[in-house]
Amino acid sequence: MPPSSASAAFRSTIIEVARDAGVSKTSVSRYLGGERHRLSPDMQARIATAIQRLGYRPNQMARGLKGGRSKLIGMLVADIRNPFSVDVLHGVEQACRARGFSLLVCNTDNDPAQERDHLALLASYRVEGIVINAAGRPSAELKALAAQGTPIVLLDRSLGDVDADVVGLDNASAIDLAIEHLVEQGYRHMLFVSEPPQGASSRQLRLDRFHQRLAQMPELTGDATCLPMQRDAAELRQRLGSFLAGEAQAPRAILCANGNVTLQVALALNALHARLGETGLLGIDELDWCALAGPGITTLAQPTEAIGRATVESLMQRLEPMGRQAPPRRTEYAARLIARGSTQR
Amino acid sequence: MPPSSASAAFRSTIIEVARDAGVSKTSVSRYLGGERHRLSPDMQARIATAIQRLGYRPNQMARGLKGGRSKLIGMLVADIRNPFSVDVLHGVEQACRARGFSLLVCNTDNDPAQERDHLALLASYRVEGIVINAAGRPSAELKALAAQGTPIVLLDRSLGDVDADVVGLDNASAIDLAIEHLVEQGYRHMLFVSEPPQGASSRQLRLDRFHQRLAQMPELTGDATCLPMQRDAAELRQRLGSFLAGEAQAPRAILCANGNVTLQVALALNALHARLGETGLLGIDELDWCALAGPGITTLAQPTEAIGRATVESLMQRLEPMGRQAPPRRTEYAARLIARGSTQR
DNA sequence: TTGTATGCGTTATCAA
DNA sequence: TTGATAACGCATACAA
Repeated sequence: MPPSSASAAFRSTIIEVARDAGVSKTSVSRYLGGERHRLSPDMQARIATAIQRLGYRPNQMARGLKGGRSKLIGMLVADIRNPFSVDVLHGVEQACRARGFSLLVCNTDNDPAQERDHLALLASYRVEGIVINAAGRPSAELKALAAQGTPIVLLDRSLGDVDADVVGLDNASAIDLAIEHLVEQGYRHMLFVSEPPQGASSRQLRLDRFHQRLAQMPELTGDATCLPMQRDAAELRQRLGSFLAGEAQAPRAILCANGNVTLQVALALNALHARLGETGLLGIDELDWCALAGPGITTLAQPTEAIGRATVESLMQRLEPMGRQAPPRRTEYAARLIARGSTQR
Repeated sequence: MPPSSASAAFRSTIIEVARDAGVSKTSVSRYLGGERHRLSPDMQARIATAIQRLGYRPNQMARGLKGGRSKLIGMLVADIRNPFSVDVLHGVEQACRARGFSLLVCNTDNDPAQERDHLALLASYRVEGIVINAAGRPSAELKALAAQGTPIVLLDRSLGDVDADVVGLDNASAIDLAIEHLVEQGYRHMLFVSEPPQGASSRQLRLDRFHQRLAQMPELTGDATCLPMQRDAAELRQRLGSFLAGEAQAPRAILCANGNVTLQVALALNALHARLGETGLLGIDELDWCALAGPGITTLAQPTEAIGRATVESLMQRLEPMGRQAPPRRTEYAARLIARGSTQR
């Protein structure tokens, strides 16, 4: 009879199973460790029954303590409320599961302090590898982890000083694709809106590339602006208002650096009663409501699940003894254009 | 010098710190366990230096194994891609942090099999409590956990057979509020759209209440339909099409059981070229793009962060020896109406 | 104020 | 085919 009458959390141990089955704990351990073929059928049956009866679950703490293989992967997400992050997280989780690993997810809210704490937590649980969507500059904890040899894969954002694989979007090509589409559709005056880079390499890369391309194309004029979103939208609205009211004659378009920006810009344009299409709008990151806003918002979709899977792929290679020393590798994916009414004049 | 030359993940232990500092491991243990006041300043300094130098981190596995207090809370989320879930998760995480607990998040994708696996995982890590946004019927694992005395709090969805606190929306009142608003706005013929309840109590409660209210109000006519979303939208579009084309003369409105439904319905209405407002639309769950779709979509917002915090509150009480035996408690929050153009005729 | 010894639940190394 | 026993890293009762 199971100890269901216990009022405090109580769980049976391998010893109790052994006693209940009338065998040694070594045998029970073997049974659990995939060495059943070395046990007599009779013993197997007795152990199975005992495990069932006691509702026994091996204690991972003890397991991890002994062997060192925790079968755990840690993941740090900069912003769990960002749909892009969640989609990638989903891919990472699936891939981990498929490889027999469990994923410990930590949200850092783009806060370096939380990032440090969570990193310490993951380290203390002896995760075998870490996927990190970094917030800001690399912390001492991260460097220590890397120095100790814990495999690390950087997601979306690379980190100076840290020698690790990076998986993410081909940011330069994405910007090229966006500008190319906008030009094709006849827009000639562009505003790039981003959140402040603050060490997020993908943001910086997109911003840089925008400036670079603009300089290369004399037929275009444009500007870029970096504003913290989330805040009161007044500043953004004002900035967009002056862009729309500017003296330039050319058709105008706004390029949003990520999904969060796209949302805020769309809200601001809505408040300004701008007509999408007449004012071009293209956002990086596909969002599930993009078809709903006005004539639909044109986006550059990232292959989120693929990115997630590739991340785990990289990590798994580093887990192998041979993959350990390989030089850092970048894996970049192309964005896919989803054209909608917001870039249709 | 730190062992940064090690190629494999290597971490120092308390023994190495003790040796390096020239003290016993007990002293190091005390230093870490918040008993520094009992150590001589000199020894404190030596230990601190050694810890620093070796980059030492206590092994939580060993700690958990010894004391039993893992300082870990586990959370099962039925659908990590649902914004409502993520918002609540965010609240739960904050509250846990504030109490000195870390949160282990597991996504179950509404799949009972994954739920079982993750539950087993959490149990094996000896989490001190579990927050669960259940997928389907209670599994044997969950019952076992509950029977063993692990405090459990149910989020949004209650579970037959499981004696646990439940925190969530006051579903009946929410439906009442929705219907009341629609009636006030002049709508008389209503369609309630939901995903199949399949054991999700909140879905069932909303559906039941809708039927009940409709029966009480002779001036109203209406119907309810349960469809799996995510699928191809054809079925939903067809269902909505026939609702819109029905012979009833009265103004029509659609009531969506949750955010996911709202999205799919909005997409379908868009495809059908229905004009929002003329066709009323009200959705449970506030979404960040609701202001953007046509004239804006009216919603019933759930106090997500409050729900998250209350959940942890309940859990913490159960963690106390005295709170252990208290009878199960329900905590229900009222929804807040956010009126927009979609319910403006 | 400091140190020694024991045990947490498991796996691995022996020996039988 | 099976079992006794020694670690794993830490906290704690006990001793000094």
